[in-house]
Amino acid sequence: MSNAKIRNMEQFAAMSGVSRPTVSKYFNDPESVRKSTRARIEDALERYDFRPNLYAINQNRRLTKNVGIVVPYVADPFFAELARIIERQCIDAGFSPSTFSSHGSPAHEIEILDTLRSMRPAGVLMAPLGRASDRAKVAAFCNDVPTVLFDSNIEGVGAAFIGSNNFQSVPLMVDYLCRTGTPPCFFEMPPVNPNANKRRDAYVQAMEQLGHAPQIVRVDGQGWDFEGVGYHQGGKLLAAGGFPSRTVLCSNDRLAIGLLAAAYEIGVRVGITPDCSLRIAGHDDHPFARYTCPSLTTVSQDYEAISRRSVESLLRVVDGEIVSDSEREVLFDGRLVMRASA
Amino acid sequence: MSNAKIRNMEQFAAMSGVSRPTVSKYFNDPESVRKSTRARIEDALERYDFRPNLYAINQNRRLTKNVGIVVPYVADPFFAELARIIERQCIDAGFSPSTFSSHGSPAHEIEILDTLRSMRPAGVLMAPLGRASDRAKVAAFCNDVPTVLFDSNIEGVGAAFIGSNNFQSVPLMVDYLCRTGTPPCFFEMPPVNPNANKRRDAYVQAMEQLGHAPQIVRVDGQGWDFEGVGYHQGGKLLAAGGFPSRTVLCSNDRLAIGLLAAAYEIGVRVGITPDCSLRIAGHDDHPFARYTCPSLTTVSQDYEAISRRSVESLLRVVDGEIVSDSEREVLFDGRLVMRASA
DNA sequence: CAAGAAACTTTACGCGCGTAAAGTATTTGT
DNA sequence: ACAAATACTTTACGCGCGTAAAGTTTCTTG
Repeated sequence: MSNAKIRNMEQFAAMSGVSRPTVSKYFNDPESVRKSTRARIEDALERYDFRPNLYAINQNRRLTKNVGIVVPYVADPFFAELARIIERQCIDAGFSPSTFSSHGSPAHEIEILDTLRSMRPAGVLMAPLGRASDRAKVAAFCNDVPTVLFDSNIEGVGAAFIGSNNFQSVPLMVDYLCRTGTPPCFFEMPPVNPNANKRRDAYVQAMEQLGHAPQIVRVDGQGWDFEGVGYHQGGKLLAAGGFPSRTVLCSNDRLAIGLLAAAYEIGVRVGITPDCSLRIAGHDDHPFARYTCPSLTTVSQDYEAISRRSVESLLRVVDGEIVSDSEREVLFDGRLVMRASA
Repeated sequence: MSNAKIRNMEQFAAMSGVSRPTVSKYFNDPESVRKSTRARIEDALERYDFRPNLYAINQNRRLTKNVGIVVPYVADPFFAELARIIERQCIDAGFSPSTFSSHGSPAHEIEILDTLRSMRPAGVLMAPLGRASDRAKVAAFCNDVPTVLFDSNIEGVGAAFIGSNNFQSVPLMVDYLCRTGTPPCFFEMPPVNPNANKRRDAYVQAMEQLGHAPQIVRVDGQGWDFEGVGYHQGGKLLAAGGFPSRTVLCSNDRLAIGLLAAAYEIGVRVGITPDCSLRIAGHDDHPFARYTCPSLTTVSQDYEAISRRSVESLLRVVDGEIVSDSEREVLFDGRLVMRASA
């Protein structure tokens, strides 16, 4: 590796004995130049490390190779994991992903979209905040930039939506819980996104189908501190004997994690074994669900499938393909994960 | 808001009745233009939404307003939280942060630095992987780009290091544990970063100072799946009665979370109360430490102080200030968080 | 109200690369 | 071996903005 610093593509082209436009072509697609030429360029690349100026590249390209990824809350390992997988898929497809977190704030979500707009990305993968999102502004953005929504849908917005099928996963869990013990009540907080609502509706449907009376327990709480709400509000209810059933289905794992902690402290034994007085189930298969006490019975979302399909859809939209109606909304089934809590 | 789309600063300047260079000046610092001029520009900004082209801006500026943030593993809520706070601080200071996660891979860490280099950032805040990091390449990067390390140090690399004072926090915990029960053994896995090593050394020192024999329990395991190692390896040890003390100090909270789960399943009662046979303590005050069963006694790192000081240091370096020797390494004290597990 | 300072306008250049057109060299197929 | 196809070189322009210099207007101060 020579120490001589290369300042631009012009100089690098000179060193590799190839013209600048050809070098430019190489960087846009190494396969597009003759093998012998490629060899000369790659030879030079080993001698002088040179990377084309990021800003000069994107200034002139009609479409950048950037992809924006927006998640509502990256401190939630569920989204961190989803973002990680999506990032890798984008890189493999030759794009440069940038991940942003709305941190639970609709205003920040819009700011991110503004920032993204100025990055002129080829496309955007977005898990919106949901009900809190500024629908009009998000829709306007999706109108300008190819955008695929995932995890949480905003009806009629974006080129496609990829998520999990709550109307399959929740009944699956309800069925399991009814087969193995007392029919569950449904524990929820005011929904921050449509998933929570759908899960409640799916719960009600499933219970009625099985001939049981649905019982909803809703507690106060807002924002994204699900564990906190589960712990404090759930704890209050537990202490007052407030759950209408000995089986509690939580609208997501994080709520369940909080509730489990509360139950532990109060001394309520949770689990599926006969010596336990309460069963708790979650939804999502959160990365930590394996390590709760007791370990959390839940429904896993297919992270890999959701992220893979999201990226695929986006790339198709970017390539100008029309999304067929059947592809506009793709829902993946959940898988029952039987652990110790229910 | 008019529908007429503005294509560039030239057009926008025309609409606002101000010359382009003045508009440029405004965007670089709104305070640098006369109040009346500012009013005209901001008036136009309300009528036509215009944002200067990101790429054209950065192509010509000597120094961009970008700041890179690199963490070893963003799916770890500890780092997600740290990154979140740092991001906000950067934005408040007028910079554009971009966060990257090494996902535990040294190769990926270097790739990120390469990407960052091509972003020509004003500065970089980096929590390196630690021992696994490619020291030479990281050092070379820090030579070219103003970089402040945080959380985990690489001796002699970077303009400054901000972290927590393991030689205060660990003795604090050891002292507490000795006062309240059996002196602790130290539970660790092969260290992925220098913190783990320092904590072990600090543990040994503290124990000797108090006149106790230090007892290290090291288990196999690599990578960043701390909970998994704590659960599997810790569980094996528990089942075999392998811990030399009834009090276990884990080198971090995530290891403790895994160990707690294992103890729960085996039926070992963990806690500070007399009916318990094991005490477990952690280190970091991980966001989930509040919700373990029992809740985890730990030492909190001062997230806010660490991130604030990191950003301050970086901005000073970017401004060309010399870092005094006393500022080259800043360590914040930990705070004892007494919960139920020890 | 004059004079100096401050803020502005005009003009001009350059950043590094994408990209298109036209001409030259190399490869391919028969 | 020759024509056609392909890949390359040369030349040239433009993207949108930072930035500098020189000239003009507006503000400040006594």
